[in-house]
Amino acid sequence: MFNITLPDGKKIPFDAPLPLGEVAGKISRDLGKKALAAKVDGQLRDLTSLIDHDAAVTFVTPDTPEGLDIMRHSGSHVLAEAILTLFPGTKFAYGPAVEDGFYYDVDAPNPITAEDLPKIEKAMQKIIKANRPFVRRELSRAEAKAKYAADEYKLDNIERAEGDIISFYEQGEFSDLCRGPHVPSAGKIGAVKVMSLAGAYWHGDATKKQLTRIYATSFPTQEELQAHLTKLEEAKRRDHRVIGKQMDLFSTEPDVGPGLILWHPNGAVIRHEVEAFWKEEHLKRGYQLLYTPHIASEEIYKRSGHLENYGDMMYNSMDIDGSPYRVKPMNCPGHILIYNANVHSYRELPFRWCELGTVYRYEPSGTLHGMLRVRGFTQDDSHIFCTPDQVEAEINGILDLMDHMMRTFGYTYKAFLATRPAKSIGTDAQWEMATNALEAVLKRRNMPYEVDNGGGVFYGPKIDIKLVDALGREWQGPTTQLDFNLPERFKVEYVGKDNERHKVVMLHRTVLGSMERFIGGLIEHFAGDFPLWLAPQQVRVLTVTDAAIDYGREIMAKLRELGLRCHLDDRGDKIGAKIREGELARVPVLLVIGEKEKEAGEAAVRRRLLGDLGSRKVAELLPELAAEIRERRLPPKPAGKTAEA
RNA sequence: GCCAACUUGGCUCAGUGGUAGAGCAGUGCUUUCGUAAAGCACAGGUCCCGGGUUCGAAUCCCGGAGUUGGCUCCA
Repeated sequence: MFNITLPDGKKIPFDAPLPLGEVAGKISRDLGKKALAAKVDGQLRDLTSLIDHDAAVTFVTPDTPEGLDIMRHSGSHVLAEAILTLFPGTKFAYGPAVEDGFYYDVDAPNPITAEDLPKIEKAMQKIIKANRPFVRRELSRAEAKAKYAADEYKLDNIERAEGDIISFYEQGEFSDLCRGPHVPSAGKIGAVKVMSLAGAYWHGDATKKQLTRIYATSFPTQEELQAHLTKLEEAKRRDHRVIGKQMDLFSTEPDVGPGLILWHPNGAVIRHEVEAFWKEEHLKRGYQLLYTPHIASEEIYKRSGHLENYGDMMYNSMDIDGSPYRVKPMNCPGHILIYNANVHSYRELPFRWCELGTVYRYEPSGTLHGMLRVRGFTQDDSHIFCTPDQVEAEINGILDLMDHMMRTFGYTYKAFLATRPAKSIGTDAQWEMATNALEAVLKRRNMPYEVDNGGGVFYGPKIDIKLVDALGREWQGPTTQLDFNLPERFKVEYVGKDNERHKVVMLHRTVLGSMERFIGGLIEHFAGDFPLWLAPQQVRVLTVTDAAIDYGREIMAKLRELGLRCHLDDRGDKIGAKIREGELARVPVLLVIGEKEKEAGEAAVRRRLLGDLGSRKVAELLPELAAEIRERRLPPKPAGKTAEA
């Protein structure tokens, strides 16, 4: 007889030993919800292990992140068993739970193809339905090695396992090396879906054998699984490559080269508006604009250390009058040389210098992705040169600017403070000063942040911002880094009060990242339904009959007067067809005009996401639209349900 | 870069060895219509590129390019 004490003090009595299923069943009944595993002294354990404990425990249920992980990891064992039934002789390398699901890396004697996935899913469902218990078995290291002498992956896993006892989990015939814990039985896994397959290397090492990775996911209920699949569909619908084609925003052309973006007029005008906003905000905040050349002598990259450390990312050198030149992979050296063109006093600092600087980097072909990962891109780069006691104020200013711009685009965000990595340059005092300055600003602003220990760059700590878009997805966003390296290498100095030369503190930062990646992300964030100020075509005037064409031209003239991007659709099509085309083109404002409106000096307003809003006096409507653009207001309705979350 | 799949008209796609198709878009004509597709006609293709097998290749084989999904990578 033993007791399990629940956190509320309630005791559940058991007669040990009991079959696991009964333990789980009893706990679940007493708890009123499904128990998957238990936490004893903060350690995750199988429910079976409780049999040896008379302790206060908390139960892990599938509505917690831990519970989901345990459920999904157990799912990977079921996936493995299903694969083994269908493909005897398959070896299993590694099968963890990951965000949104789980996978198993397998080495199958015959290739598994996409057509096999539904079969695997069916087999999994059968195993789950059979609801056999997961049973933990323990072997000594030597016994384990003997058992798996013919399986190089298991041997490797045993080699890597800690301690002398190696645990296995069995469900029926199938047994797999595993640390656990697991759900009590396969029936607790819920609704499963086999998603996809892909190649992956054993331990991510490209010199090792390529394995087949099968992705699957599971949710406690069919409804939750369905909601997840719906969200994936929604993400697919928003894919910037698809919308980019629909709206004729950009393209890549094989004859130009992979990863090189051609901005079509509709995409270019969005970029123009974003850049204009960016410049306006920078100039307001005391930044100054720079321009630097797209090629430079190799000397500058030798000096910066980039050629040595990141030469693989740079394009080959070209010979100009006998000297090697390179295409610019980053903007910093140019900005530093502008600084060093003169001797500067502490009285002049800080300098806030910025450039929409286009750079080219050799990204491996397999990593290119639409506008989000490209080989030529324009960074919204800035370098701030300041004294140590100006650092906090400058960081604060950067965060102000970042916050304002992200709000304007309707993003929420999370902050991460990345501290000193194992391999780094600079003194302890430098790192302490810099890290403290970053942290102090985050605290002063009451900005919630997480510490990414050791996540800084070798030359200094940084604050990374992750954007959360309308679908709740996270994107790499603004970043602010301190740099101890380049000021040393380039002797970037100012003359202090003491008439001595001191090294400047140099801050690198971007707010948008690159125009390509940011606008690619914006397309998905808004699902193509841009705010009025960004929409390629802002207003389309649709005539019901030819009798309204003259009136349409009058409205067009007034719209142009206000600087709106507009178009008159005066073709002989029916009004329904014109509206359909306007909606498909995602034009935010459609003005329908016929004889009625012409008489009254009105226009029937139809707004994207809101529909038909009825007739308005043109004289009132147009200034309102102009104001909406001037204030850079977000779309009338959030682009996604979770936008406010 | 690695593994796999894919590449047919501007777009989305059908076509598995017998000489290329649909819908949408485009052009012309007709229609003048009230909130998501009017009708008719016309035009449009080196079937990604190169090589091979075959009497014959969009289709089969080899090589290359590009794209996609992953892996690795993203200062």
